[in-house]
Amino acid sequence: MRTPPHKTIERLSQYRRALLMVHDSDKTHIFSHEIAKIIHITPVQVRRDIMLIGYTGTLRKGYNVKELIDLIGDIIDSDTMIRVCVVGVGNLGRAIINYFSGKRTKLSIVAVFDSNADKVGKKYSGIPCHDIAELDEVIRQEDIKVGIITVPADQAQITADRLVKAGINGILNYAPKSVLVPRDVHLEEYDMITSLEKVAFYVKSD
Amino acid sequence: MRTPPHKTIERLSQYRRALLMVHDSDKTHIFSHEIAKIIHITPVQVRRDIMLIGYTGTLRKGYNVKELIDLIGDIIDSDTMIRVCVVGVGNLGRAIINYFSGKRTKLSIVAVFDSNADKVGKKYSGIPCHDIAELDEVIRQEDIKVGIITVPADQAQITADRLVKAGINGILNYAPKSVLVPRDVHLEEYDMITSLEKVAFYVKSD
DNA sequence: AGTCTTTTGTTAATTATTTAACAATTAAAG
DNA sequence: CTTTAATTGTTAAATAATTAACAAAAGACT
Repeated sequence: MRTPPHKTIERLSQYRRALLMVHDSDKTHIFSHEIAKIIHITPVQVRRDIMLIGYTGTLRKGYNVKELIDLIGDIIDSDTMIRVCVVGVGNLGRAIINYFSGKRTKLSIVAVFDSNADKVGKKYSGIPCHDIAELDEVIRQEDIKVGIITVPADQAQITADRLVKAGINGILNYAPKSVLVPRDVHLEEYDMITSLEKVAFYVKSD
Repeated sequence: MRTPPHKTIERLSQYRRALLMVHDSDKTHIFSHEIAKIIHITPVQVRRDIMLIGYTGTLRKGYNVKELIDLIGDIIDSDTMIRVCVVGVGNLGRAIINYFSGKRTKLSIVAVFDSNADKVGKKYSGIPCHDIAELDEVIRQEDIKVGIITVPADQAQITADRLVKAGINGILNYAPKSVLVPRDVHLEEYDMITSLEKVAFYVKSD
């Protein structure tokens, strides 16, 4: 199968989130229009995405929830566990640590870092906090492949540099400042202010 | 001018963030390829976006930073202040409150809500925390138009319902569960796990 | 058994977004 | 003063993503 378009990858993750929820109820099957409603997209889009990953549902019964969850896992999850660290144990860092813990079987936050001596040595949601000075060492020892940056803006670039130097392959940057990384490191950035400004824009132009 | 495409709106916000930073230094002008590098896009895209909003730079000198900042403001900002509230004063809520305070001239977080009695009555970054029971009343009194949801997943929908009922026009939902709102309420949702799964996906397929 | 309705799967059409191409122009260099 | 290099603005082309259209099948209803 050709690897699906970027947008489809994104939606697969959303589909799974939704499916995991309905799976907790007693529903075994779900229609494309039901998934669509949850994600706020059209049923056609759902069917098209599902077609792209080579799954077929049952006419007039819809898609088997468990099967679809598993297939999405086969596509977007790694075979092996991907080990992740969070740099910066401020409010946002803690929110992420908390939120993720145990949520996915193939992703695991195994270390967090901070420069604040009061935080070093403590555990956050069971994950040990190291001094940022040990970043390189811990990342190698723990075989960490992805780093999440939640430090203040003025430390974003230096943090990214350190992560790259330590051999990380992917970075998710939440600091309100873009960072530069080599082309072989996958970078994802998110700025909350952009989202809020977008909402504000579309609200005002009503 | 026709309103710019969605993606352009998003990038305008990013351009401004970048421009505000270079404006703090002594640079008065900036080239399209300089902006492009910061945002990780191509110079052509930058020029095209700037063309769409009707601004013109100077050949071989680039764009006037201050003028461009102002023009982007004219387009994406509201004429009047847009008043915003945050529902849920957990780690994520506090991260947002902290991060936003005073960052933009036309957006202001004026109230936060929580159900925890220990938090009600306190101030967070100078913003008073109200009991969630007073949500409707405060939103009307304070003329709040946008709500940010940072409550746990199981309270996301009921929070959205309350916000809608109180007359809000836009919602930014950070709870890890989609909510349903009437079509006239602009909804933006963001789930951190989708971003992390995307990074993991592109990391593994290297 | 036959008809109607619903729902999937898929191809084709449409729309949105990005990238390429390049003329025009300005500053710098020689 | 002439040439070269750099940079914008814009139209055209290419690519990506979404939506429409509809045949096929399966269950529901009579």
